[in-house]
Amino acid sequence: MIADIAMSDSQNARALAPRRHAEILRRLAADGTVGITELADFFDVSRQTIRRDLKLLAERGQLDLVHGGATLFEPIEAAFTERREENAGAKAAIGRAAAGLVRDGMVVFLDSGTTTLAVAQALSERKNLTICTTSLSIALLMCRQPQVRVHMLGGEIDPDEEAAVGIDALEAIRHFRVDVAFLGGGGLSPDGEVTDFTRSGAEQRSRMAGTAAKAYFVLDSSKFGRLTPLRIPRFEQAAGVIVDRRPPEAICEALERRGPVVIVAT
Amino acid sequence: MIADIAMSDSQNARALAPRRHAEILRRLAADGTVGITELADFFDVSRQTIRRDLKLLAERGQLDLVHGGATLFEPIEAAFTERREENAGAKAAIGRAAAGLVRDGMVVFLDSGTTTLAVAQALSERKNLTICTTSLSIALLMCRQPQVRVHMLGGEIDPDEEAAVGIDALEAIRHFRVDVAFLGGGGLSPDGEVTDFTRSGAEQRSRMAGTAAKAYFVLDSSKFGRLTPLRIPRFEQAAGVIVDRRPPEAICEALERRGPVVIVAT
DNA sequence: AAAAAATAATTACATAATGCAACATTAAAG
DNA sequence: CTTTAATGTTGCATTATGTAATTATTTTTT
Repeated sequence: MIADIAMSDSQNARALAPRRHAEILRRLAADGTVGITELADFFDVSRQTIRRDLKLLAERGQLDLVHGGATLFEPIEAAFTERREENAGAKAAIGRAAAGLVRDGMVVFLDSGTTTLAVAQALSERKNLTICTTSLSIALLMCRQPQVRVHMLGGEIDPDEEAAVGIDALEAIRHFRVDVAFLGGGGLSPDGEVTDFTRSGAEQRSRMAGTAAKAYFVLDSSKFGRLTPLRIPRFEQAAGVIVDRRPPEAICEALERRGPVVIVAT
Repeated sequence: MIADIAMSDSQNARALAPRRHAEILRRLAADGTVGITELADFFDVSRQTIRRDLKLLAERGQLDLVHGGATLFEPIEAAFTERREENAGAKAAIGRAAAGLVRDGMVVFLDSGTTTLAVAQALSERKNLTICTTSLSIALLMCRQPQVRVHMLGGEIDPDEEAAVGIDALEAIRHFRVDVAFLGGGGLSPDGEVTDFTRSGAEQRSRMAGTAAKAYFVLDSSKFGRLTPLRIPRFEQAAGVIVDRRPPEAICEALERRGPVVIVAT
């Protein structure tokens, strides 16, 4: 009887239906679509089983069935597909690198912007997160993930950002103890400073950089050397800057002289 | 017990029930699901024993049983998306009627819910509105409209409603001077009261009914006579109730005796 | 634009896994 | 010892999944 102990489970680990459902929804949030065949392969079950899963989830309104798979439920999709075109690969890479800095159970702040949206998507693998954001799209995406708590910082909505700005958001930031913050930016100036478009945006990011235990700016390479009007006060409080390729040497040096490290996503 | 010595790494061969329970709950918190077979293997007990454990924990409300295992407990109420399709025509009619009460330039509060979403859609003809809402979908929808300012009330997001709830939202309500509020509700009780699903929801709606110059509950006919657990305190502060067809006479009378008028959308 | 080919959905049924209940066995307690 | 609580076993009901034939749908080809 003692010998039994050494026996490890060989193939018995057939996935529980709710696990499949969670993973399907996670993939949907990350990719926007799922295919029946790819899911059947992944879970090592028949396509029929996946079809039954998808049908069930569709009846719950958690996705839309399409030929060969499923897509995000319509209202979310709008928020999702939009603006995803430019530099999508770079942003996805940055998202993955950012997600690598996050552990299960952390409190994460996500700024508005398409790059931070990519971070949100990459975070779908983490469990038990608390997400805190000013972005409507991010809040909507993340609140549909299982095991994620979402706090929306309120305030006036900037139609361009589709995110809360202004005094209310600024105040709301105070209430949170944030483990790690991912912030967007308008540009990365030649002398190694992250800059912004608006005064209130700059102030908001500055505060978050100061409040979070660790703050990172996420910037794709199109922002290198770009000049936007506002400096982000005390931006050097940030722990680092995450980019998709190494910025010009001059910028790197200037940046690291101020403090933040440069993290290049691959 | 020879086995005790042999297995120093994992639990002892026959873990006590409370240990199993603790471990089961720990795994649930970590993964969201547990499987009966994997637990039986891990503890080296029979499936039946695990089943009895899970049944006990389920009775205590600490998890939900599913085929083959258990998942995190989630109080069940029809998910937001599930309800979106139902009664679409009725909701559109209510939306038009509600929009008829709004003038250009007003400050409008929109509660979460599918019926209020219909109101939001109907409001697209009005100009220069200020919209104030707890609903992510409504905020996203309205901020894309020209000539509309949107204020999102922040707070923790309820995944079912996809809207902010809790203390932050409650506090944020104070800051606004609202001309007209459109509020949802869980049901319209036989004695002419609007009722709600949750305590915090009821409180939030009550406050808004008190704060707005005029407040209307929007209720489609599926809510007539439905009993949900929470009364909305001082709901008779509301100016009226907008419905898609006339409720039973008894309800109408009870309602109007309390104050609010009944508006039937066509 | 129509026909043909390929892919996917549906249906119906077979098989395997799980749930349940009754009873048997073991381990601890008095 | 006996008693009691917990766990294991067995047989059968139920549920989930797999398989295969059929029907739709999409895509490709002409």
